[in-house]
This record gives sequence, structure tokens and C-alpha cells, in this order.
Amino acid sequence: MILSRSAAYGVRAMIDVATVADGGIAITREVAKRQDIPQVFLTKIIQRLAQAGLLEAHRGAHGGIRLARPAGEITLRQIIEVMGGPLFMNYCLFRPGECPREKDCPVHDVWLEAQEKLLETLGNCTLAYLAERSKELCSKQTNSANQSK
Amino acid sequence: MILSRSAAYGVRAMIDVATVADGGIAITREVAKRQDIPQVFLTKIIQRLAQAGLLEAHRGAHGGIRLARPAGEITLRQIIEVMGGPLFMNYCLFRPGECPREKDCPVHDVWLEAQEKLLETLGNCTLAYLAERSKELCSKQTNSANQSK
DNA sequence: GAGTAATAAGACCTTCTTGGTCATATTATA
DNA sequence: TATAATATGACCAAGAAGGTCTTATTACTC
Repeated sequence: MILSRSAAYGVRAMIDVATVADGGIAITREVAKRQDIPQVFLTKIIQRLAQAGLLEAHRGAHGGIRLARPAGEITLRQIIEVMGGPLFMNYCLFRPGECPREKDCPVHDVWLEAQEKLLETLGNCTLAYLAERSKELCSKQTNSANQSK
Repeated sequence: MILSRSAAYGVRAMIDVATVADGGIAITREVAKRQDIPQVFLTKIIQRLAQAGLLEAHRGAHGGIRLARPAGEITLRQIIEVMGGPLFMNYCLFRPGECPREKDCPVHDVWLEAQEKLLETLGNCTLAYLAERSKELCSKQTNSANQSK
């Protein structure tokens, strides 16, 4: 699996906050419940996202978490990067210069191309888009549920 | 890192065989030496590639390994698949149906898109291309070495 | 047939990462 | 001061990754 669980959880949590709180504050416990993420584990993930400047955490009564930036300025790539990737195809791209055959390696450019496409796809996808899409999907589901009554 | 060492080693070994042996037989020990792969470990990798039908292994004196198919019919994707991937972005794509929110998940399609692009890039790259490129790079290097004399 | 050069196969081992829990501290509000 | 929330760090179990070692097996050559 390319994504770790932490990364997938992190993405889900961020989308949840963006969708439900809509700029306001969400409560970790409720995010965990909605997204089926072990609660204590989620707090770890939130800490990382907060330290990286993607979330703001507020302690105390009526505390919680909120996006630290507008949803349109947060991309999947950023979230996954914060959660420890991996966003490198191979060691030679992670630590350029360490591989002695870098210059005359016939696959090097293929790894690079694959990696860049991946980063592009993830970098073009913002939380705002995902939250919007989430709402669409949700309303669609509600509609079809109503229709089937 | 997306690629495991085994996968990267496997790719390097296959390119080596395709480039050096050119349809003939190569010797594991020499492949290991040229590619800086721990020899005993390489035999493991070769076993997997052989079981998967990408390599033929011949025992006994004058034995060795050769491509089991024309280099033009072997892709990076196949090699990496054999070596244990990973070629799935997320669990939901690895085991479709297991994620309860699959239908109304806003990121699902993004993971799918990223994965398909990756597979396409790797699936379009054949060993024949890589071997050709390897020879080009090698001759270029030799030329520049000669020029600098 | 003996010797030898090669791969096959499987047990094993060490280290690191992942996913996760637990206990305790800190902070802010009412 | 009680309480509702996050912060932090220690801890742990399981699995995978990377690699070694030993012992077959096979096939060629003399």
C-alpha cells in the first residue's frame, strides 16, 4: 500500500473538519466517531497536522480543532507529506547523489516521471474541492434514500 | 519510499540481464557485482522473478539466468508487481468493498486516478526500451571519457 | 562416475516501522 | 474549582524488510 494508515486517516480527518465545521471548530472525538478512526490515535495525527500548520488546536472547554488555513489552500499532497508520505518513488530520488549510477541509470527518469505525475495529481486536489464533493455525495445519498421510501 | 529495495533490485537485475546478455544467459554472481546487490539476496529475487515467469533459471555448470520472454514484452509494472508492489494507493483500492464509505467517499476517485496514472507510466515502460537506453547512456559515457583524454 | 559450477529452497535472524494504547500534564472555560 | 478539551511521551505488539546460512538439486565436463 502506498499510503500509510496515518496518512489516510489524516486525509479523512481533514476532509471531515472542512466539511462539517466549515471554517469553525470541530471536536476530535466526534471526528473520530464519524470517520471510524481510533480516537487516541487520531489525537496523534492531529498533533502532527497542527505542528505542521494545517490545523489549529484549542484546548479547554469548547476547544477543538479547526483548519489553520482556507480549505482552498490545503492540498492532499501537503497532508500526505506531513503524515510521512511516502512521496518518493525510490531512494535515488529521496537522496539525490547517493546512488553512484544516477547519471547513467536508464530507469531514473522513469521513476522521476512517475513521481512527478503522482505529486501533481495530489497537489492539484484541494480540501475545498473535497469538501464540496463530500457535500454533493451526501445530498445525493439523502435524495436517493428519500426516493426509495 | 514507494518502491521496496527488492523491487528496485529486481528492476535493476532485469535491466542488467536484458542489456548485458542480450537474449543469452547471464550469471547471477556477475549481475550482483555489476549492480551492487548482495549476492545471496539477489538469488531470492531471481527465484521470485523466475517463478513468476519473467526469468528462466538454468542450474549446473554454464547455467545462469535469461529473460523468459522478449524484452519488449516485459514492463516495469510486471516486475514491480512480482516483487510485491505496492501498486495500490490505499486499502480501499486493494480490497474494494471493504471500506463502508466507498460510495460516498470524496477522495476515492482521486486515489484511483493517481493509481491509474502510476500504473500506466510503469506499464508503458518495457525492458527493451530500458536496455536500449542503458546502451545509449553507456556509449555516451565512453565517448565523453574518450574526449576528455 | 567424480568433481564442480551453478541455481533452488527454506529456515532463520535482526532491525525498523506501523498502528495503537495508556497515563499524565496542560490549558481554557464556566 | 470542576470540567472539558488537547498535548506529550512512554510504551508495546505485530509484521515486514533486508539479509544470511545451510543444505539440496541439477547439469555439465573430464
